[in-house]
Amino acid sequence: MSSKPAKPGAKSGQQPEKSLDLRALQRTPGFMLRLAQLKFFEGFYEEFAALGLTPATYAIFAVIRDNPGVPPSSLASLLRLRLPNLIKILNELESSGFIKRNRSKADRRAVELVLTPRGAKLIHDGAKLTEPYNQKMLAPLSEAEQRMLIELLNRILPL
Amino acid sequence: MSSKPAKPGAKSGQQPEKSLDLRALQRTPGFMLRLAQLKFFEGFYEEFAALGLTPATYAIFAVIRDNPGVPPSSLASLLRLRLPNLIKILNELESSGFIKRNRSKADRRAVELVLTPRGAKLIHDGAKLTEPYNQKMLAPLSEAEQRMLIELLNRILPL
DNA sequence: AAATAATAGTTATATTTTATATCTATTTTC
DNA sequence: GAAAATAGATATAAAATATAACTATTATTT
Repeated sequence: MSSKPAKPGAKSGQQPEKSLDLRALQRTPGFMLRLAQLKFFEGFYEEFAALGLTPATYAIFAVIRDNPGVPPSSLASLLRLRLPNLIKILNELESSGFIKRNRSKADRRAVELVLTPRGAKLIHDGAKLTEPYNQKMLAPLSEAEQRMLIELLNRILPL
Repeated sequence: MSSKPAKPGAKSGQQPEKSLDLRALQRTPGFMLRLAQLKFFEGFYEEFAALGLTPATYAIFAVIRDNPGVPPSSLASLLRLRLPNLIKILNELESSGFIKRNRSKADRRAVELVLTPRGAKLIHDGAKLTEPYNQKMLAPLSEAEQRMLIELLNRILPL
């Protein structure tokens, strides 16, 4: 919804620092991963701002969509969030009518999370923005390279 | 390459995340990048705890080492830190005797950052841990794949 | 050359994010 | 059936990050 400001350079924009020797950091995967993540998150906020989705809520919706009834504790450990912090988000999502908490019949301590129709529509709309967004973030890479990147990331992660 | 996670709704909660369908997130680069970054940072803190280095201070030391006289503003924009937050770190590093601030002769507003001998030794010691640390983090990848990952990250970043 | 604006660095503070400690209700173990 | 354990939730603390405002110097305007 926002147009691009035409003037570069004045603020802390992304003007590459040309004259510095950054080769050490460029060969440091942890540093490059951090920069990449920042880039993706900033881009995400721009792209999904209209829907009100954040990286966290997008992931939450996607997991509940594909795993209806998933409990908060699983969701938290999967997304690497502390349970209390996730609970806060779930409270907002429920009071906004996007998700519903059902008490498990089998174990009444447990909660089963499901999407409401409204939540299902939101993640469905969000999913339509996903392809162009990823394409934009990964623009410098060919299709094969994009698949390669994803595969390499999956290989180093214990998911 | 695409194996198939079984099914969503297994009730008996003995394996937290294993029975979940996470394919959507696994194909989401932004999410995988976040997980990867968390993994690298956690591993970093373990590996470099003895030296007292954090990912941020490691990067700061490396840049000053390779670019003596670099000003705080360049450092901040490069590391994607806000200047006031960087200043706080620089204050600690200087009062601990790892760096020194020199006023520029040409422009006396400007500060030129340099390592003290003690700072140089610290990053030198840190650099010796870097290879084994990266190797551990990237263990599931071959040498060629590790180089490929770094190259792909560099290509998508405007550094 | 004096006034004005702009820049680099810094300090102080607010906001946001993330982690810890505690509580209730249930279930499990002994 | 008492004690321990579990799932979720609330309250709060700590840490990370962002904004506002100040000083000193340099650049620009007139």
